[in-house]
Amino acid sequence: MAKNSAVSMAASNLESVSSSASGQPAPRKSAGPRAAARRANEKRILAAAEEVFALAGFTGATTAAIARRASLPKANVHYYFRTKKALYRSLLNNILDLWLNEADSITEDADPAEALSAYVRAKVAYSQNRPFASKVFANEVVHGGSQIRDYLENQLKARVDGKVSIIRRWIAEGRMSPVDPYHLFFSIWAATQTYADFECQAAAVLGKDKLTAGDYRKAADHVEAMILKSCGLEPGGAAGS
Amino acid sequence: MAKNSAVSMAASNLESVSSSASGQPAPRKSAGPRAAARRANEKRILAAAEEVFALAGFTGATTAAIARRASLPKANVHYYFRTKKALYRSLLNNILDLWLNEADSITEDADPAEALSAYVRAKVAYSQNRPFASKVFANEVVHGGSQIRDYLENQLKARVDGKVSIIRRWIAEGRMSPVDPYHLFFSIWAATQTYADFECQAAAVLGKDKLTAGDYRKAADHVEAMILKSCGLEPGGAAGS
DNA sequence: GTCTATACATGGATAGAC
DNA sequence: GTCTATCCATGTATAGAC
Repeated sequence: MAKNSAVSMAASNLESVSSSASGQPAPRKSAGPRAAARRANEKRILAAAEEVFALAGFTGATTAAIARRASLPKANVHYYFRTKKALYRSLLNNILDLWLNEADSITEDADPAEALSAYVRAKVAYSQNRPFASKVFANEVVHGGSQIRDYLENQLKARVDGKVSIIRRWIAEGRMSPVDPYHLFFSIWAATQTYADFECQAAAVLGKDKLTAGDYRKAADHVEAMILKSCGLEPGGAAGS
Repeated sequence: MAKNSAVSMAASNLESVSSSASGQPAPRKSAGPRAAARRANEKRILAAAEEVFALAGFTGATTAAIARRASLPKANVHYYFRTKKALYRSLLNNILDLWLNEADSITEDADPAEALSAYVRAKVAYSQNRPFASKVFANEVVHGGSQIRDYLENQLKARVDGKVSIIRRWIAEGRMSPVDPYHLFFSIWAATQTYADFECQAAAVLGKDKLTAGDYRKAADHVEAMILKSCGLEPGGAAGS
């Protein structure tokens, strides 16, 4: 099936990030009523795609379903994003940008407890507010991440390595217990994202249809406490043993 | 609109769980050389399917790919499992059985630290030894779990509720710190399964192709320590505050 | 029971009218 | 830029010879 899959086109970094991330008609620069309409339509399609890809995965999602969800004829979707894969990759790029900036609270001179607490809470909030984005990312990674290999190995690794250095310094300075910083991140990601990616399982076990705002509050409290304790930190911001 | 997209196929509950869970030819009972060959072939197909479904998801997996991986002609796969969905559901049933029995170490009279430690280690070992099974399950849940709703809401919930009662008692008896038992399980599942489901992300961040035995050892140590600390427990088995 | 050839449906992508 | 009609590849499932 895969033929020359995906990874191949990893190189072609399309126009970096934001704006009109896909098509080829590429109008002048970015202003004007036409460009505005284009951006609006792209946004609509991307929002629809986020939901459909999250629910059905890449192959399970159909352009027809995405078009329907965006209230557009199927051909329009192909007009703005020439192929299904191009649309998928645009969507992934948007999602990865969100991912990268979530750990901003972890800085050299921050208080460890406050920084980790803020990070955990931001991640839980993300699971609550952008469950579809989280699921698209999860789906991609579970299936081997061929479309985001470059991102994982370079941008994400670099970002995480930076945060790991900070945590190592905190440990060296005795501001928190010695824990493996990489695995600490793996645990934070897993424990927080599970409320988006595995929501239906958590909800079923709790005997409800879907998680409530109260559940997310409890989730944030629980994960925060777990992470802080595992680092020998107290919620207030003081360092323990 | 949204005719009966993917999600709809939840209703058809097939034969409950165990044995040869699929075909319709259904020979006599279970003995004889024919039956043995049948079981062997079914096993081969299921093993191949586990890998293919894990890598590509339900819709992304093709019967041709499964047949190829099992070194059988495509028609044989359909002979043993009439439809792709029947094969998928058989596979899921096998996987769910594994899932249910993993928490066996958590019993009324066990030592909390030892019981939780054993559970965490069993889960990490499962991620290491059966990554494809874990991914198939993860994929199903991420996509809404329509094929396993009944399992999640009944069997799994009942099993977890039982374990939750035990943990509540441990807390009441002062044998561990007060934590929300449900969220404790969510964290354990997430933090351990991430080493199978999100392996490629962890590997990329660690700068390698795939996780090594040493990584899994570190992972188990890390998650064990985190869970025990979050419950106010010491690795040895003694209870802390 | 095994396998080759094939029927039939779905879905990605495009042509070409508006 | 928008949309309808259509092309064509892929993939599930089966018929029917061995």
